[in-house]
Amino acid sequence: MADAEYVNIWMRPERPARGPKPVYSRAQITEAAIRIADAEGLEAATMRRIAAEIGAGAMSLYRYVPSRDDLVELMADRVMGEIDVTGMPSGDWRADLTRYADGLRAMWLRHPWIATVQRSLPSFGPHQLLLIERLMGVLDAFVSIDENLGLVAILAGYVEGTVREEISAAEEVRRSGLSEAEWMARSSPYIDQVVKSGDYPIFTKIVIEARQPHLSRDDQFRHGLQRVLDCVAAALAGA
Amino acid sequence: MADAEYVNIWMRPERPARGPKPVYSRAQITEAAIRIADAEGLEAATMRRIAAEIGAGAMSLYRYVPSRDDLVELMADRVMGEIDVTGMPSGDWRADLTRYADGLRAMWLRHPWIATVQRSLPSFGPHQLLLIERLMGVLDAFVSIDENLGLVAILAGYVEGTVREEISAAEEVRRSGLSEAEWMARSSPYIDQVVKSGDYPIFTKIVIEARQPHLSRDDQFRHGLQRVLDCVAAALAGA
DNA sequence: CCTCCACTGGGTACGTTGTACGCGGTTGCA
DNA sequence: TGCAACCGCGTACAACGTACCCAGTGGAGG
Repeated sequence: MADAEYVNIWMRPERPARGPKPVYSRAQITEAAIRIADAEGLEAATMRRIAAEIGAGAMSLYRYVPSRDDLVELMADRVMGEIDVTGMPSGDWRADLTRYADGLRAMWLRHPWIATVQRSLPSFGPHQLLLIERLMGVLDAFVSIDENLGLVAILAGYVEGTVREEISAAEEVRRSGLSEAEWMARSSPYIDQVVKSGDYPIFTKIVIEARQPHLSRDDQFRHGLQRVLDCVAAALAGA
Repeated sequence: MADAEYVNIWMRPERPARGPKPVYSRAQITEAAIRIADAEGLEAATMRRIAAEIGAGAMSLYRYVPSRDDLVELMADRVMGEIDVTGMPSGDWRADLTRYADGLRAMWLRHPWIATVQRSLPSFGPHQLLLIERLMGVLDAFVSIDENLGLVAILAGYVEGTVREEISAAEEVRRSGLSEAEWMARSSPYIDQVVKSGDYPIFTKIVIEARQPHLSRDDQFRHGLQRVLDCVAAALAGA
């Protein structure tokens, strides 16, 4: 029981004191893994593949990262850092929350594999800590911590829910390996069958709506976001 | 190009015409897989393990299910069916949405592995179709399809977001294989270190809040849900 | 009635995964 | 000048999903 076994990645120092200079780095490995996951999905980012990407042997990665799960944690925190929250809170909470929501959505669209990570524990990496600090700071002056957590949950839930939907079709196409046209041709028979059965009138309305040109994704998102922010405003006024 | 290769599980018939009576069934296999996943996590529900659970050989499962991914789809749709939406819409939209939210949350708590599924495509199994039909029916008379989808996204996003948080700690404990007390002892040093650094005052407030006894999870959930429903009410009034 | 073959359960085997272990070389401190 | 701590990485292994093949089985056509 002398030396602690680290439970948490963030407590494990990257570099020890003595010995030869490491050739690679956690950041470099994480970057390579993200690059692969962006292009071919998280399941393509295997240890061997990542190692090959940076020109290392497979087992070399384990000098930098305790396990693949931990590496995924590093990846997740790394992309969290892409969300720009500098200067928050600015005093204009509506602008701040809008900027956060846009940034979160853009990040998810850049890194769709994030949807499949969402592991149980939040893990509180440095980027995520900063994000929490700034984001929760936006409403901190107006409401209690409990209330704040609830409102942020609604906001984040909305963004993640809608962006998941945006991602889904594209990811399914990529997974199947088919072209988009082929995939559409393959999957529509089932939808058609459901629609033709006549048992699902509302679902049918959704399908029809989805198949004709409508508002751009961005506009749809913005519209729903305004609803959520109105909800926040109501909560602030009530408090 | 004569016979179609099915893209979708739901288009593939379970039983062919001739030959000996199958000993097992899709439902039985799905049930066993859910049982294992509930107790030991989705990653424990391997094909061999599931087969052993029902007393079959590993490869026998493939007579019923084309692949493990498809089986997971079956599992997901099966647990969707646990959400009781009979008699919706009842005319009282607030009661309906509350019942749905409670049911969804309870289902997630029973089957925490659902958080790690959330695959890209919704897949539209029979239970999910029914759920969509009933749930979207609740607000169908009051708002447009677009508006309805947006409001439901907010609701579902809130439920999934908060329940994910509820699940996370428990799942992490299970994954680590440690007892809860051991796990707390292992992970708190990191949190303490973050708090003691003094760089994260708001995060510190969250930790303090979380560590003292507070409202029950249920009450917290209900409270936030009321906020979301108020938001829906505002949208209905504005339309 | 027999014959046929589409079906059954399941054993064996292969490719791929994460990663434990150990090697020989390199570096900073005593 | 050692020596212990570190490096990159080759080998090896267990567990995974699943392709392939087999011997049996039972309903349909004669």
